[in-house]
Amino acid sequence: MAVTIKDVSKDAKVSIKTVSRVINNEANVAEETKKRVLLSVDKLGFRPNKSAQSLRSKRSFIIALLYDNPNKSYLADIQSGIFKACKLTGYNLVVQECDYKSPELNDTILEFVEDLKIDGLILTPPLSDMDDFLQDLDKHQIEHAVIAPSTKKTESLYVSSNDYEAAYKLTLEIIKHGHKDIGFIKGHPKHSASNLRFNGFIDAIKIHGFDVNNAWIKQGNFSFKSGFDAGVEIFHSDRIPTAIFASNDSMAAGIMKSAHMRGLKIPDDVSLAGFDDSPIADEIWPALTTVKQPVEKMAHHAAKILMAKFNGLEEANQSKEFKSELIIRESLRSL
Amino acid sequence: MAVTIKDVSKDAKVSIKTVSRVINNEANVAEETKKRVLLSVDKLGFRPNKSAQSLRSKRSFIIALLYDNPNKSYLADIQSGIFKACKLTGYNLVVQECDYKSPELNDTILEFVEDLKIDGLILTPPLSDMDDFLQDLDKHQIEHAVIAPSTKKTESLYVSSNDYEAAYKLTLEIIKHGHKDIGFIKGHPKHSASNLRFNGFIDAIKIHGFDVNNAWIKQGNFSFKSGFDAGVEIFHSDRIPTAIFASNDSMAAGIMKSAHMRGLKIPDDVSLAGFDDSPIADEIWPALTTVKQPVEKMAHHAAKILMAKFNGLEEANQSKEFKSELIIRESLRSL
DNA sequence: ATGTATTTTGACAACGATATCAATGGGGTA
DNA sequence: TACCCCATTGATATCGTTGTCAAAATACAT
Repeated sequence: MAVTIKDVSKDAKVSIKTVSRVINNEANVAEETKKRVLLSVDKLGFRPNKSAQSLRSKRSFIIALLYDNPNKSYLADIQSGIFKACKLTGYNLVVQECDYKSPELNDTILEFVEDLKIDGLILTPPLSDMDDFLQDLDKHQIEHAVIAPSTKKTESLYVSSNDYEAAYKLTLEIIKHGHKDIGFIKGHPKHSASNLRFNGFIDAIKIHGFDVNNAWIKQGNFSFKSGFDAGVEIFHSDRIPTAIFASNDSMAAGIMKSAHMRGLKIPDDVSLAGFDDSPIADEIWPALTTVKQPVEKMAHHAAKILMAKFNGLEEANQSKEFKSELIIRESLRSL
Repeated sequence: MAVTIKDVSKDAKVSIKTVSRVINNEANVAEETKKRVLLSVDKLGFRPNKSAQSLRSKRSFIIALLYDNPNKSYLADIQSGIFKACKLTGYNLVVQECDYKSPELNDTILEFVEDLKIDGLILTPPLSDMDDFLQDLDKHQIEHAVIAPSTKKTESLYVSSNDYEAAYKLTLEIIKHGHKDIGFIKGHPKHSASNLRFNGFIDAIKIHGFDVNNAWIKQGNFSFKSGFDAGVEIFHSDRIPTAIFASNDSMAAGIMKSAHMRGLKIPDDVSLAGFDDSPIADEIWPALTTVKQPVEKMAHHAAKILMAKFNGLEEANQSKEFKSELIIRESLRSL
């Protein structure tokens, strides 16, 4: 049988309540008693029964990751970052795929949280921007941290990256390489990053007084196929840009493929830039110029501050914006 | 406050125990009482408290996915398949990253299972082949299903794919295209699939009486980089093969890149085939000839039979081998 | 009508922790 | 010395289920 508090209390010759105090790090336990208890805990290999703790205290030491149909490598990175943070604190991680379009989303998640006594949630785009959902969480006092929200309306903890600034800088870099005719492929309309990246691009273009040719601005949705389709359209028009900036690497890869199929060479005929530094960026040829975001670190931080918050620790409320890094590779050439 | 069994029992004018019987679908409840109870459950919106259930009955309605450093898209597919199965049965899914080389692996997992009262585990390669770990699970009576084990020594539930057969067929297809000089890049030595795929390749080569040139057989580890390195070596030798079969798509992409950098054209100078039909297969150019495995379906099935098993359902013990599908794309040409 | 087997039901203990609140004891103050 | 205060400790109730076991109701055979 498993070791219980009772066993420990007998061994240490104290009441079970005192043992409970010690393992929960409560105040007002004499230093000596504490030592004695910890000794017994160690000696007997006691680990508290989580179900019992959960039943009585309504916390589970579980946090949940909510996501909807993300890029696979993005998800893996996020999850890994969160998991590592959990490992450090002894929390566990449950995952929940959602449909952000479902009218029952809110109810489903509320039930889920209530049933499992989930201590906190971590949301990824596009859930990060669903304001009514976030408000519902606030209303029900469900702790949560959001990854990459576009606005910071709610009280939510968050981590974000400087998408606007990075897109601005990357665009400047493209311009510095001598390009004036630049196309842009927008991301998924519901993802916060899409607008930030687009605005960064536009502002950099405008500050140089260049024209924005609307035929070269295409709506994508972050998928390879949407990039491919955009590429096909652009490359079939009478005049093609000298460079294209796609809001993420998958779409850039799509464009690259459409270029190859059209007999256009990258970067000789068209320069190309992506965003995210996903694995594919370095696995296609030529390798993509892109922006690297510390996704795993961001997720790690999100989990850390979330757990710090409901443990009443100092580090809580340390929402943070992470810096991205420009990565120049072969797909961008100087004119 | 939440609705409890007690509330339901009052409303339905039966004892608490009878309500418990109904919600657990136990035998020996009169049809009429059952109806009345269900009506009250519905009316009050009763959902059992999982912590209490778990405390008393030592099950959690949670299963766990164990993985170690897998390909990201593979992980996402597996996870998605499992999640969907969980959704159907009302189970929840927690994820656990492991280090298969860690000497504490067994203890860590046993503690994890015991603490959370995990009902069952799903293992992915290379954990699927760690016999002593599997035996430990058996010994502790921890239910589990393994994905893609190489041998079926233990009693474990499993799902697998016909890696050997698929590799054999793909090799035949390459041969049918007129190739005799064929290179092969092996996968991660600890992954079961590696040997199966290699054996399929070798046997198909031998049955045609072709030579195996050991200079063209390289050890990889399923990573892009290992494929790239293998490609560099092969393309720098005096004689290069007319086709290369890489045990997975990432490595094939690595080879493709090394070919491009060496000025070799695919498929004009070298034909190429991969395995897995991961997203990259269709996103690089030219697109990869490969083998598609129904990874998500496999994972779904694994989760399904696992849950069926500890619920004592008929469908349990339906371990299954899934068929893969040859996908011929541009990277393979006829000589 | 009686006795027996079977189905249906309920009272109460138990799971293993935390919460409440009162008891204990040592130190300081008047 | 008497009194109070506060830190420390413990007895007991409690969380919301399921398990045990016996009682009650019903069916069946004689």
